[in-house]
Amino acid sequence: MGAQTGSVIVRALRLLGAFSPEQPELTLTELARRAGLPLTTAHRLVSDLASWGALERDGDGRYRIGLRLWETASLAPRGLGLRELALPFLEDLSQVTQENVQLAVRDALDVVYVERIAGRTAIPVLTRVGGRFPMPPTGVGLVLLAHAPAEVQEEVLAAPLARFTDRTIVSPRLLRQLLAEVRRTGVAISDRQVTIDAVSVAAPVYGPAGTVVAAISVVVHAGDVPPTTLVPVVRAAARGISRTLGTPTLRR
Amino acid sequence: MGAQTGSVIVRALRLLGAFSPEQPELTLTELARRAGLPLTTAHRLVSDLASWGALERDGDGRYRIGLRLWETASLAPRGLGLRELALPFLEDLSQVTQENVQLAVRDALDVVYVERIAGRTAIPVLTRVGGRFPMPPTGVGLVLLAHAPAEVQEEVLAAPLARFTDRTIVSPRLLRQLLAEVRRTGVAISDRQVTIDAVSVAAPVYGPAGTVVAAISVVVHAGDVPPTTLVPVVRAAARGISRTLGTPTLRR
DNA sequence: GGTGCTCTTCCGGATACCGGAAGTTCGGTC
DNA sequence: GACCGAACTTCCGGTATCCGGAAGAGCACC
Repeated sequence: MGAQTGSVIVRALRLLGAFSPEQPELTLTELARRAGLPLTTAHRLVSDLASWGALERDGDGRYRIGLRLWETASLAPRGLGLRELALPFLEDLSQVTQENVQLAVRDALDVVYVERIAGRTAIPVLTRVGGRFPMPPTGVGLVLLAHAPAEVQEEVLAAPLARFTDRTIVSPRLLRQLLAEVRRTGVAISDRQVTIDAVSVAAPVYGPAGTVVAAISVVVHAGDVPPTTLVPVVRAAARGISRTLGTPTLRR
Repeated sequence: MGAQTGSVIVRALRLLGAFSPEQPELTLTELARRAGLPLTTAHRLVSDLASWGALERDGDGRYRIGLRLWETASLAPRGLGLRELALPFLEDLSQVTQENVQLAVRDALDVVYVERIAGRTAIPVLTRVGGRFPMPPTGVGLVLLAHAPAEVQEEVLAAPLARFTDRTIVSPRLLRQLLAEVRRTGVAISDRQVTIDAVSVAAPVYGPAGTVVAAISVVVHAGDVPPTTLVPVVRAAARGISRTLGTPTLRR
């Protein structure tokens, strides 16, 4: 009944996973339904989670993610840790371009946005810090996919590619070519593939092991400036972050 | 043996709590020791946590907080949620003053910093996003303590007050007076109580229920400007955030 | 090839987890 | 103000599943 019962821990984590940006506060009943658990079971697990501070209880009895969990999770090297190191470079990039700047990492088959700085005059974008998005159509996603393990690439290429605009690349063959070009040139340009008015220019960030661990991008209004003019500054910022992370080949 | 056992979930959460800013990556053995669990037990629980993405495994076998947990925790209303709403006001404050700006909430008997913007010319401060600090000596802490439930205040006043500088208030009687003044004036000024060269000016942020849910502060070098000149701008920013949160008395 | 360390697998035993049933609280309705 | 339904909380016997010692695998260093 409900969902296949995992171990207690997995069940508890499913409860945490029941929260979403649209519904950051849930009642016990909603929580139980979303996690596919009997109400009584959910009640017991939720009590445990709340006693530690992973969940908090609102005045009107609803539950929400607790500060303690946020605090602990802020130690994630690929989350806040990465953000802290990259922030100065991102801010410089934001100052120089006056556009939206983004920092993202790959998790499974998605892009996860770690930081986003909204430019003064910049166009609104769909992304949210902590949010997910498919890799293929985004600038940062192209960079991350191009440098992902072969099996990840194959899995993405095997599935149907979601279409967002009439310029979204949906042909696996074209995407494969594009990825090869991204590897060759060291930058990715997504031209109106997500929304019809946005172009993004992205570059890879390297970690201490010399592998690509993140990507940054600048998102501009289509037609404002030739995207290629942004390549040097994006690349420079990415190199700066890589150096701060301790990339071996950049050290000196 | 080790620590009092507790339920499985609490044990698993203790494993997450074993990470610290100084040690964001731990081996299985370190994790087990810190959480006070037998190695075998830790091994099993950690596997469950990792399978969901709450923990990730490094190349060399160490564990760290996983991106999935960070992503989920970013839904905490008192964490990233609050930060997102407050950020524009904090940035304005930072632009105007060119000093360090901080946003914090109370958790149990501590201040937890939710955001910190470093000013261009500002002095370095001890705080870190996601970090904890005792309430009494800090500006934000004074605000939060002054508006905390009576039992929280009593608990803080009953314990010995930690001394940081020779201006740190360690007398419960003086602190009590100061808290009353904070409630009366609506702002708190911590004058060289944390470090000998820093003064902070703080104001309360109100939530939808009309209670104090957070505090913001500006930290300046002692002697640079009279702290009182900063009061209006800090208060204005705090009111702006309160309004965005939907404080009833400010609505219009 | 011995020694010490960390990590992983195995498995019998009992503990603490499970979840239906019943009780409580709360708010809305006639 | 009594009734009703929904959401939450407590209770408790049966047993699934969690526990953790023991043993073994992998690795680095002497």
